[in-house]
Amino acid sequence: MEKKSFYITTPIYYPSDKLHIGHTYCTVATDAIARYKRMRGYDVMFLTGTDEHGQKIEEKAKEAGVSPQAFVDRIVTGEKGVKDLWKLMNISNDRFIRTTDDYHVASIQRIFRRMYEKGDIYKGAYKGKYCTPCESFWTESQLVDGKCPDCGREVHDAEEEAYFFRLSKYAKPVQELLESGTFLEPASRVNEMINNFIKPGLEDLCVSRTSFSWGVPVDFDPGHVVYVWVDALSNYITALGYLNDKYDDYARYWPADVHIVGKEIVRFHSIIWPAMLMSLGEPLPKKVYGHGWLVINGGKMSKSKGNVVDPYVLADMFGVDALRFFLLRTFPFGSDGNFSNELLISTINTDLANDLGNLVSRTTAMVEKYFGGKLIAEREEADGDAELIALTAKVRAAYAEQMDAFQLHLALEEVFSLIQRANKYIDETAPWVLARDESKKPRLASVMYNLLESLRVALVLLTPFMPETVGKALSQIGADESERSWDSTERFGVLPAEVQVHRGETLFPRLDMAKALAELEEREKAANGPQIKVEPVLPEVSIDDFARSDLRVCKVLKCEAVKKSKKLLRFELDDGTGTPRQILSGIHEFYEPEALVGKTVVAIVNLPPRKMMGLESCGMLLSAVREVDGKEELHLLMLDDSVPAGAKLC
RNA sequence: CGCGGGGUAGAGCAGCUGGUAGCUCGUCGGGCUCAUAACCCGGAGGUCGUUGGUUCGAAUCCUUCCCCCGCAACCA
Repeated sequence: MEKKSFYITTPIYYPSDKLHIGHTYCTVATDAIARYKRMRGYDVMFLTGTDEHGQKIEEKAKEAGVSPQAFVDRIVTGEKGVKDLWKLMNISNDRFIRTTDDYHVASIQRIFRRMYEKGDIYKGAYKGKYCTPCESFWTESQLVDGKCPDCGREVHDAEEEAYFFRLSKYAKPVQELLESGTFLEPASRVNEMINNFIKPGLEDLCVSRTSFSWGVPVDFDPGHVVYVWVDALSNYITALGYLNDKYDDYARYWPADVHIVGKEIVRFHSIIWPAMLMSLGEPLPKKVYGHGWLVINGGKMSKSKGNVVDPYVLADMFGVDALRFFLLRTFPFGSDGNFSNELLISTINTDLANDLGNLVSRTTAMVEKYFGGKLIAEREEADGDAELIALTAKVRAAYAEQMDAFQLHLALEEVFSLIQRANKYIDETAPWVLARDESKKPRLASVMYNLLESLRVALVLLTPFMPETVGKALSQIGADESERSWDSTERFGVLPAEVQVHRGETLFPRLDMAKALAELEEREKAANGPQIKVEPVLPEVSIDDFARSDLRVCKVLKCEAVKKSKKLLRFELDDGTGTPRQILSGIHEFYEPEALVGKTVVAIVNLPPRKMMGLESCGMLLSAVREVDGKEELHLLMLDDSVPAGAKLC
């Protein structure tokens, strides 16, 4: 029998900055669902990725002085980048799409063309407020006091040629889709969409831009790049091979079973995306699930507030599984949750250390102490047992129901009700009393076995959330591979009668709140400290290669800013030849020209002359450069003033 | 009147197809001693943001106002 497929996606994240705990939350949740579905026997495709085009990245790259591709490469594949983070968090995605991937770019051009040929994309004019110095378009609502939000200067009406998608044409079917049932969840988001966007009337959507170039070019109209919507949303199908040869899974996985998205992009996924698919004549995803946000002290997490939580620090300190668990156990998946370090620590202590970890520990300890680690086969059932066994079955069913509804926190609550009941069962049966009487050994064995079995079921249910640690715990209670499957939890009494336990390391050490908070603060400080990037050492060159560069000591005779240039300074230098040498150097952000006159500097003087801003630069001044926190730091090389002009460096 | 969410014990939340409030943490007291000073039982603590109303009866329905948060064409 062919397995039923299950296609689940996260949003593709925008790599203009390092990802934070919010992105981690979303991806971890999606991962837990994907792992659960795999456990249930589905043929799962789990996709995540990055949305790498757009003006903001183009600008950021420019600021950093690198190409947009180099910029996103660093954030996505670089050290502690997006891919590293998902590896660290043990994310089990089957595929990772980057919108800069060749196959995606090619698909987007075909998709764009297809919609154009159908008449759903047409050429029009994008009207807005334009700030000439910033070369930026703004909408009326983005303006601050009617001025450019970036520079505060006057803006004026302007328009640029652009392509539009006939979103308005699909308003009705989209509304019907939203109202028809379970397409968009939680249901509360449906009203928000209809009241906010459908009712006021859907306007056609601008889907191309000419004001920046970092994007997928419209192949039949040079100068235009595809604007975010078509590029980003389509990732869900291009990653399956839609209109490309890279993959061939479209028939197998599309339509998606669920797109997990943050609440702020629900609009795009529940309105624009279905409309696009309608235009393409493709099936619609079965569900869009808009999860809530992690907020801090009731407010949004943001760079400017300086309250962005770094998942690396938390995972390092508390462990990946503990962090995954905390995120999914504590916050209702559909609504916002208030994140705090105190809550994190207390959740780890209460649920993981005290309840779960300690239950594993006390159970295995007793089997070792009373039975030398291996249970005897004799049994003696008693009244209290049935309740625990019944609860195990009930929890398993309730868990499945909650997981299928993506109510991850409720599913975990079910599991912990079983763990708590098992702890209580120990108190009720008082094994340490039974152990004193040799004739009660069979009864004691029953108690231990029931504990191990409840624990086994609970652990299997926790596997999607904490794959690593749960594996260790299952080994401790003596469960082999076949006793860790979903199907194996259907029956109580799967472990061998003479099961062998292996008491091991403490799974979740209890944390001292005050100490942990202090250490966390320290680590956060360290992590946020200056990130100094050291340039890698270049490959070897010969002494002759080096000797071809003519480095000379020069005295600064004159130095002034170049008109109309932000960065350039014009130098007149005494290079010892008697003829002043003119060099332009882009260091105005670091030095004021007056401060440099009379200084002793070093220049390479045998470079070919080069024109900059209409002036000729004969050589280049040497500076010491490094990168701190992604920002360039520059020190012009200056020598002791006793060093004479014209001296050659060798 | 732009839209949406929320205001319930010290903290974080559930309850909201109406019947005098629950959960977790914390706190106080007790039990147990297998276990990661963990586990089990019990107590204290709330006029359910505010005003008026519907009803035999409202945290739960309608209304007034106040406060917090988010969204308002690319921050999960």
